[in-house]
Amino acid sequence: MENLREPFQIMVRRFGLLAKYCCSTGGYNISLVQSHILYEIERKSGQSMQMVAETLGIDITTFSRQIQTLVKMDLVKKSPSPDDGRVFILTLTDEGLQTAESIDNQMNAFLEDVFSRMSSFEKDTVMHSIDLLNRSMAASEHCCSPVSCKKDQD
Amino acid sequence: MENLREPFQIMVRRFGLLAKYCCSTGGYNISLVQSHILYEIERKSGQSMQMVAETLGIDITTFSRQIQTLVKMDLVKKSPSPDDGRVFILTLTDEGLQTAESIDNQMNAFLEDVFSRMSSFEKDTVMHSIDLLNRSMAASEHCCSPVSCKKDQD
DNA sequence: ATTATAAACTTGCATTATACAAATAAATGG
DNA sequence: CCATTTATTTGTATAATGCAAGTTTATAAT
Repeated sequence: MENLREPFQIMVRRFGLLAKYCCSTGGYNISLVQSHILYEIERKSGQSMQMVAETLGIDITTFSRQIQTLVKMDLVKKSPSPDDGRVFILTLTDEGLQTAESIDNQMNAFLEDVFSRMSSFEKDTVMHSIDLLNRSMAASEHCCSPVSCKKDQD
Repeated sequence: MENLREPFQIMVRRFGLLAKYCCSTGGYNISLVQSHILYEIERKSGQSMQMVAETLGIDITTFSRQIQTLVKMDLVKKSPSPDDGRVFILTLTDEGLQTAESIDNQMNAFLEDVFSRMSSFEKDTVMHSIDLLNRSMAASEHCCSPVSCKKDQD
């Protein structure tokens, strides 16, 4: 079997370290998982607890407590769903949005710096490749999550 | 600022979920960080504690304890360096190597499955892109690690 | 040599994260 | 209306984290 993993592993590691670094920058102090939660809520507002937890592969009980913390920090708002009395809908507060956007900006600034070392053709190739990968990963059965494989690409 | 982050974030998340899943498969039960440690020791055997911890962005005290655990599990061997009485050299035991390889195989099998959904031209393009990214990330100053930026590509 | 400083690693300790089991509460299906 | 399922929370035990302070060895300065 070919060793495809290595370059991925290194890249993912670098990206992860950057994300970790970005969390503890600029006044706020957020853990990496918390930033992942903020990111996902920003990306798609109004999801239920379950949905976000599952998307991120976080155990629902751990997630419940993480959300409690984020609500106390006034970064996340948790409102009962009008449709179903059991579910809670997650959105970002203004401060949460600000925090998420600030992290986003740092990540994007880093990526711009990375891409500034490439020709615009190379950049296009890379972005296209990431896109290709995401599509193929979404299509793969033993894709990712412990819940076997959520094929949502939304 | 352009939103470059999103596709990366999604891809990195998928890869992370897969890695997590691979850890708790096949009899052994390894945490995600432990598998990262095994991976890095396998990738480059004979590094010092400091080196591995720094590469992975793990606090050295946490790392020290993780290694203690892995030594107890008989997956990692920790030997005093002949050159410097302060440092310890990390290698994998046979069982550690087996475990690391098993995880590696699963990861590679997954990647093969992902790539099987592409033409061989697309696959080449993607692998080339990851390589490009890694080079550019390594060249970027505010690259990753808390220790600012280790530019080792080895 | 001797002392001071630094580097590699470990331990103490307090905090936080994790996940299983069990609980609550609301929905849905006979 | 009762049984079952679903969404979320809480109890509890374990593991992970990271700062401060410690030990030991190396290196530099006198």
